[in-house]
Amino acid sequence: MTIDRFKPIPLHYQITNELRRAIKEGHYRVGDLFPTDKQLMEKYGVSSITVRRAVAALVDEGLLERRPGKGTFVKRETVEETLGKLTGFFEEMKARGYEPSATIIFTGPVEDLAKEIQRVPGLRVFGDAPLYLIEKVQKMNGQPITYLRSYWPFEYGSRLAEEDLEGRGLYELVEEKLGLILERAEQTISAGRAGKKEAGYLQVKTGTPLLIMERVAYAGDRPVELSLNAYRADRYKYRVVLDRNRPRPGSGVIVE
Amino acid sequence: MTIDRFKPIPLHYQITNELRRAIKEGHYRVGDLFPTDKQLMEKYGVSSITVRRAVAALVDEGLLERRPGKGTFVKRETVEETLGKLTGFFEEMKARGYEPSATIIFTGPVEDLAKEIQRVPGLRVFGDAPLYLIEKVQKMNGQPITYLRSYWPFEYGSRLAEEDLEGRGLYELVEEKLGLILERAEQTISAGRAGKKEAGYLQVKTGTPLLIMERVAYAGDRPVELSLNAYRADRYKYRVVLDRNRPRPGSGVIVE
DNA sequence: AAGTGGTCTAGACCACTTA
DNA sequence: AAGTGGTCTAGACCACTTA
Repeated sequence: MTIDRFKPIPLHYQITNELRRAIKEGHYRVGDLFPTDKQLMEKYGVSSITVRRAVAALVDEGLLERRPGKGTFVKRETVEETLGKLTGFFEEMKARGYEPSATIIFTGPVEDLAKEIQRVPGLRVFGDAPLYLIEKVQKMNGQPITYLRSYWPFEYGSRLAEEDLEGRGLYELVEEKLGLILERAEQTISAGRAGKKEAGYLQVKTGTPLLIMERVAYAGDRPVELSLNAYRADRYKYRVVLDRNRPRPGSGVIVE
Repeated sequence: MTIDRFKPIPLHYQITNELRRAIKEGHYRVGDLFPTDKQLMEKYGVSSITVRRAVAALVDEGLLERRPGKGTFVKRETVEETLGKLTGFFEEMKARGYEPSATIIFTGPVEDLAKEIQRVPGLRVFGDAPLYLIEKVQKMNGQPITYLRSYWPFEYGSRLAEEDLEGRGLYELVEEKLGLILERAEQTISAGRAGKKEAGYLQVKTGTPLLIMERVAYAGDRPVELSLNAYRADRYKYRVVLDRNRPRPGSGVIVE
């Protein structure tokens, strides 16, 4: 459970993971003084540079903050930081202090896979495995924000459908009930207009411009969800920060 | 010019900047073996850990790549990396191997600032300084992709307007002619539909959905450009990668 | 066998903060 | 004066690559 000097995993890396776990489990409160470098050196029996490296990784992730002369502190993650990470709609709304909810429209297996792939070419990432569709409208303080079509491998999707999808976020349930950890996602942002169906769900006029996001979420290297989100563009925008030297994940894509 | 042990700037930081400059100036070719850690230790008269730290920063920026047992190499930046950074349309298209061009629609001072701010509230970042507008259509291989309205403080804008804005990118010209370095930008992505004017410039029907980006670019802490881009959503999408642990700059924004 | 980058130690000195 | 994190040294051992 703790640090093993004979594992072929670098000590600084083992310590980073150990400390991250402790923070996430709530062993330290936000704003608390974190153990000093010296205490960590003694606790793990390693040198100062190894501790520094382990702690630096968590500073980078936004979990800790160092103040020279004062100490290391557990940081309150800013809304910015929370949202730059891979999060679901429910987490995102809660982080902003809004009340998320959802209305289920449909849950069930995808009957005609070939036809569905024609409409949503991105579904190819799943190969020819059977799929399960969860379709819902997500709301903020009772106002519809986005119409979501979320495709999962059949087993995952059908198990999710048994849960409280109107009161809880998909991604929370995935972790809690399926034990999957979504590590990474790729997201494409585009624009479209509301058809009759979308217009009804989102309470806008037909033809209203919508912000369209297609997201593929991965657990390890395996794709586990493809979702299509249609956001009301009058209520939701997407923000990106760009840096001259540091490569960032956002970029335009030419549609061939 | 080189490293100064008596400056209050950390050695690793001085070395990082020195090496970055050398790479950018083309002292090493892509794929070339970069000096080994040992050579750098001797050259700068510092210890291994200081060299490692300096080199690690450039690995992080995507300029170098380390292969244990082999050496450090100058990396060809991938299209992904180039585009995650703050780049203009011309650089972006060139990085993808397309031929960018532009048609100027209008250049001139903003006459009625108060009125313009009412239409584009983002312009408030400039306070009440006089502004200059550059309006153009940007093309890829001759095809219109985006209609751009780019606002600059008067002096910068008027100087840019004297340059070859149809054959070169704004951001290149800014660096070359104005000596400004754009370090950071904040960008908001939304959806809209083509009015008569946009429809004409982009050769689409009125009402076609467009991807709308509003960007504020900064040199140091000073905002120097606010641009409004309307992209043809059938030809251009925006892509973002999200990570579970690492905060990334992309995030949704609720419109109040 | 010699060279590479990756990890790690045990310590030093520094500026800064707190008491 | 004692404690904090930030920087840096001089070296060791490791796995891996190349010859």
